[in-house]
Order: sequence, then structure tokens, then C-alpha cells
Amino acid sequence: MTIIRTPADEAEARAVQDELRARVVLDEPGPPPGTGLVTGVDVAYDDERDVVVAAAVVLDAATLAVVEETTATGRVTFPYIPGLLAFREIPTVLSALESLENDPGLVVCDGYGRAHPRRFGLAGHLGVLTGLPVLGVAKNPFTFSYDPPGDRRGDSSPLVADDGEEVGRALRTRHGVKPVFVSVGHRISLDNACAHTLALARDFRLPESTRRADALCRRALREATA
DNA sequence: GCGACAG
DNA sequence: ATCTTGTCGC
Repeated sequence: MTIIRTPADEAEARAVQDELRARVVLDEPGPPPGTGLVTGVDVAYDDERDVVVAAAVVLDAATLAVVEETTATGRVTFPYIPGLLAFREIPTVLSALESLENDPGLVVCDGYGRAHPRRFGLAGHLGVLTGLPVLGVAKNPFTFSYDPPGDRRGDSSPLVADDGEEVGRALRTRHGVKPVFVSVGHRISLDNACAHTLALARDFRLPESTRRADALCRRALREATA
């Protein structure tokens, strides 16, 4: 089991991000879309009862069929602070991933990777800690600006940082529906991350991996809380 | 100093 | 994230 120490405060958390960011690998294309396994991870909270449940759902990338599901329960160890989301989610997510029998393959998580104030969001953090290829798909653009992509499925527009770097992409996964926001976490290219997202979001706006993980951790939280 | 701000 | 019913539409 991987032991993760929770930072004592915001300053320490930011220092950890600055240190780990150097270990992100950005020059690998990543696995080809539609082959092998893809694992979605998500977390649900009950701050009142101080309970957090993470879910990991392994899918066959070609058929989107569920191959394996796991769940992990923990305590809330860090508050939600924009830019520091990873410290709140990662301990329990790691537990869920480690309890899988299958190799997770490509991991898809909620939130961002490169598209982060310090270029080190949840997806990058999870990638560095596990060594796995990881990409992030968020429902909101966080602090980055973008021009609306075209209306057709597959259309995209760059998410640009202040320094001009394309840190992610607004990607239209459904005709005329609000785009999702894709960014690279670890060991995958942005082009490939978008291709994977599109393949996974075959029937809905969000990738099947995150939809399944979201449903599972919510159900597990209800059952753990009831 | 104030507001914005992934989940 | 979470609090939450019905409702419009494919």
C-alpha cells in the first residue's frame, strides 16, 4: 500500500506540487484509443460524516464494457481548495486503484492535468504517483479562457494559459452540447487524450469511464452512510 | 484588498 | 462536491 502524507497547510501543498511537477512525462504519445483497458476514477464526499469514497471502474476500451469495479472508503483529510484538489482526492483514489486485479491501463479522472495554475492538477499528480498514463476531463474551464469550439462532435478549441501555452482543449463530444475540458496528466499527448475522450464519450457528453465511476462512488457512499 | 476558482 | 421534483425531449 502506498503511503501518502497529507500536507499540513496550503504552502506545503503547493511546495509538493512544485516538486512533483518535475516528474511529469509529457513526451510519450500514450496508448492508442480503442484498445486495451481504460480506468475511470471518481470520488464522492460526505463532509458531515467525514467520509469519502473513491471508485475505480475498468472498461474494455473497444466495447466500453465494464471489466472490473472497485471501491475504497476513507476519511476527509484535506479541504477543497481550488488548485489543491488532488490532495483531497488522491489518497482514497490510490487505495481504489491498488485494489484492482487488472492493470488499470490508461486512467481517466475528473479535473485537470496541465490545465492548472501551476501546471500540475489532479491528473498529473495521479500519474506521477502511479506511473500510469493519465488524462483529465473536467466539466468546467477553471481559470482558463477559450473560444467556443464548433458545434459538431469532435470540434475543439485550445485552452490557453497566460504565457500562450495550450494547456488543454475544450472538446465537443456531443452535437450542440457544452464541451468538456481535456488536458494531459502524464505519459500521453493532448491529441491522443482528446481522441480517447471522444471514443469514451460515444453516447454521452462525459466519458463512459467517469460516468461509471461517478455512479459507483455515489452508490457506495450512500450504502456506507446509510 | 477583492473576486474567481477543477471537485 | 452537495442540497433536490418535476419535466422537456429523444
